[in-house]
Amino acid sequence: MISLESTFQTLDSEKKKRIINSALQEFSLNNYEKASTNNIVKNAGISKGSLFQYFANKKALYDYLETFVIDVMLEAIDKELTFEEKDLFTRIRQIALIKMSVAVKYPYIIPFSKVMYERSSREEMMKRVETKYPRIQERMYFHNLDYGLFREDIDFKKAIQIIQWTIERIMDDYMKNIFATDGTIDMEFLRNEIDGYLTILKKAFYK
Amino acid sequence: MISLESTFQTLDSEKKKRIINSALQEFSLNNYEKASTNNIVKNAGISKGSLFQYFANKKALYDYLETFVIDVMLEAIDKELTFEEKDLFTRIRQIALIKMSVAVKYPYIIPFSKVMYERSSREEMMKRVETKYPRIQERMYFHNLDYGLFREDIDFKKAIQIIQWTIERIMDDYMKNIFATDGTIDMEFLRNEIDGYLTILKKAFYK
Amino acid sequence: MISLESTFQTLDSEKKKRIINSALQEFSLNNYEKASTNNIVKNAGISKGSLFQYFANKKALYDYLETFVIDVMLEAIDKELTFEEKDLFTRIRQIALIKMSVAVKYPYIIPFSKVMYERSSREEMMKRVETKYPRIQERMYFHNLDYGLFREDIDFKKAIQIIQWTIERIMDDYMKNIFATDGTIDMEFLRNEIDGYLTILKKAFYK
Amino acid sequence: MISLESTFQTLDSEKKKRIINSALQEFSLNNYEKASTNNIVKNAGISKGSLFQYFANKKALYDYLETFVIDVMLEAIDKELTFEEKDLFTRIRQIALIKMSVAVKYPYIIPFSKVMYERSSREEMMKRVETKYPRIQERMYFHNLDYGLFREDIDFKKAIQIIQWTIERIMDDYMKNIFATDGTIDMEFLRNEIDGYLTILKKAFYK
DNA sequence: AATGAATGAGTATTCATTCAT
DNA sequence: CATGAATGAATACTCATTCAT
Repeated sequence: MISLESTFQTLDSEKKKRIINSALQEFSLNNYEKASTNNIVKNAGISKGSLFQYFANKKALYDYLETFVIDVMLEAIDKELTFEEKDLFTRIRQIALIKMSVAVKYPYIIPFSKVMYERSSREEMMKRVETKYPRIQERMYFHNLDYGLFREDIDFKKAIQIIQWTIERIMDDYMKNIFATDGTIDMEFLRNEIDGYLTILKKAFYK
Repeated sequence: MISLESTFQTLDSEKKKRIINSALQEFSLNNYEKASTNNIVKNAGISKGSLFQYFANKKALYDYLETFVIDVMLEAIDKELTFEEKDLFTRIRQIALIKMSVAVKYPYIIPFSKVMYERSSREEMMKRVETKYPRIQERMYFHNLDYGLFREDIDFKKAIQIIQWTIERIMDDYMKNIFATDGTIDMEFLRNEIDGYLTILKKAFYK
Repeated sequence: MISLESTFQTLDSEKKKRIINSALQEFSLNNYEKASTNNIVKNAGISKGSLFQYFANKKALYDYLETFVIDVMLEAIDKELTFEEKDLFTRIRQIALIKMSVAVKYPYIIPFSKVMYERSSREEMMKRVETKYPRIQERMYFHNLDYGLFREDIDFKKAIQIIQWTIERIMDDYMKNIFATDGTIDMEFLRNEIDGYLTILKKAFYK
Repeated sequence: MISLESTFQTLDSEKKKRIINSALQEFSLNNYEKASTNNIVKNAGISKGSLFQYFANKKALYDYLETFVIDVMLEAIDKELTFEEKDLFTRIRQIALIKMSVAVKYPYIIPFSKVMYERSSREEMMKRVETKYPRIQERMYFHNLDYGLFREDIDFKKAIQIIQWTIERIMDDYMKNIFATDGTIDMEFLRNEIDGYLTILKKAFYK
């Protein structure tokens, strides 16, 4: 297998998961420079030397996580999203819940994503995503969706922005809360929270 | 009230300003852990020992800045906000523009605020604000406002959240862009951007 | 005699040569502590584990090289030196040129020798040489030589030292220069350089 | 006092000497890359942080030592050398003994000099010396010396080389021996050793 | 009150050596 | 016999904080 992280990829999946989660956590709680590789190896239960055999240096580890997070998120969306719903709100709800289901396996994937979008610009990340998953944005937010349901007196591009920003904010705040209390993700609660806001926005933006 | 930073408060105001600006800058460009007290004293033109005589430690300096930033912001709002507008959208627009006008005077106050809201949770910060400026949130977003203009089928508390989140997001993204390109704040542009979204939300939420 | 590096000696000679050359180069370009076993196995095209199966540790590999280098040098001298010259200066000149001809074949043997003489003391190395090649020093510098040609008022043991030190210094400086410029050995030039100094010393020390 | 090593220069001289000797020793016994700043601070009895407050990094410390060694040596020569002796052998003997007397205060200054001449080329070092101490080489080896004492059939430039190389070799070998046995410098013995060889060379090269 | 030298635990990274496969 | 992943002590260097002056 040809890969820049070959030694890492040959590890058994449980160990890989431990390392990924430990690193996601450290890079989420601290910023890049302050994130401690010492903490990462300690929490992952591996030796100092091993980490640097898997990844040439801290930057290479961070870069791997960026790619990993994009892949894991978009592959989940690709696989689980039906693209059959014609209603934007249902579509956005589905996407949000798929993201949260990934977060159950990799709890720090959501806060890490935030950090990642802070470091690189959002535009830069979008480019990376589009290169690997062509037209994914368009497929997610436009393919087979009926925008005729929107009120004609409303700029629906701005409306979509508002809907997305609202969902992102709900999830960010929820995840921040989760880690503050060290609780587990309550999908039931989150679904209700999301539905509460989507109901309002649907009433407001649809005819 | 006897301040914990008494020695600092007795300094002549020019020196205080130098120290505050130097620290705001350092904590904005780098995050808390990475911010260097060496850089702060160098840019402020004071000695290492002095800084630690004014503030017990890095954390105390940072905490002082948090309080300072909240005070400067809320005092500007208190002074400049008329509380006579009955329309929520106009009120929120006014608040946003007051914040931006402060940012014109203290450019690093906005990026610092972001860092500050990342570190503590938003709820925690709200509590601090309320303790010092009682009922300020209520006065800003409820006092003398006519909520009868809202559609009856819409939960107006959630609606307010959506409006606030939208404005915050616009401002955050704009400021991130400003400091990435090192440009100056274009109030005209920002006002248009804000108005564009407020127009939609007003149409959507009002009868 | 049963070698401590038995496993290594059973290797086919081409592989042995690859390993020796890789190690000579690494130990010449970097000094002992800084020399990287990683580089050695990479350039030799063998695995990490293999090297430590052939040699107990880095030190054992280095010690083997010392012995190897002494053997290659002295066997060349044994084979090519006639011992028929009665004149010390001619003898010393012959020895120097034989050493340089070996260096043409194994370029890293000369810089390695220098490193080797820096680490152990010259006396220590002499002892090792004498143990394996008994009386070689005496044969090289006394056997069948006519010391009656020396002026009587001169301590000829000290005189020999001066001659040897001079030749060594010429060769050391020349090789340092060669590897600094990555040029090839110019035997013609070297021979002239050596002859220039030997001429003076001969005039000075002989009757 | 304006100096790149200002903090270091303000130290009391005993502490400076401890640090210099510790560093000279470490850089002499190990090569640059392997020389351990940990060992240097341990042997000097200072803290890790202090060393890096005195010198920006390992390289700056090493560079300081180079300059220091040149200065200390040449200033001793400048001060103690009479330049009145017309005899080259006496002159060279004086210089060697001055160097050794400096070595009594800074024992590792001689082996450090060797390392230093290995790293930079001899030509490069000569240029540095000449820039700071103009015509020092010429003054040491030519000013007020009577080369008419040399035999006319001998190239006296080569002769001087031989004399210098001989003295250097005696001193190098002696210092290597000293540090191997951790003894103190026996000036009496050294003087005899040097005189033994100078006597021969004088007989050999003079009319 | 003001200074800045001293401290030492902390940082990322390297590398000879081991050992299970 | 051959492999190369795992180890952890060692490396140079940083930096918030202390404290004698």
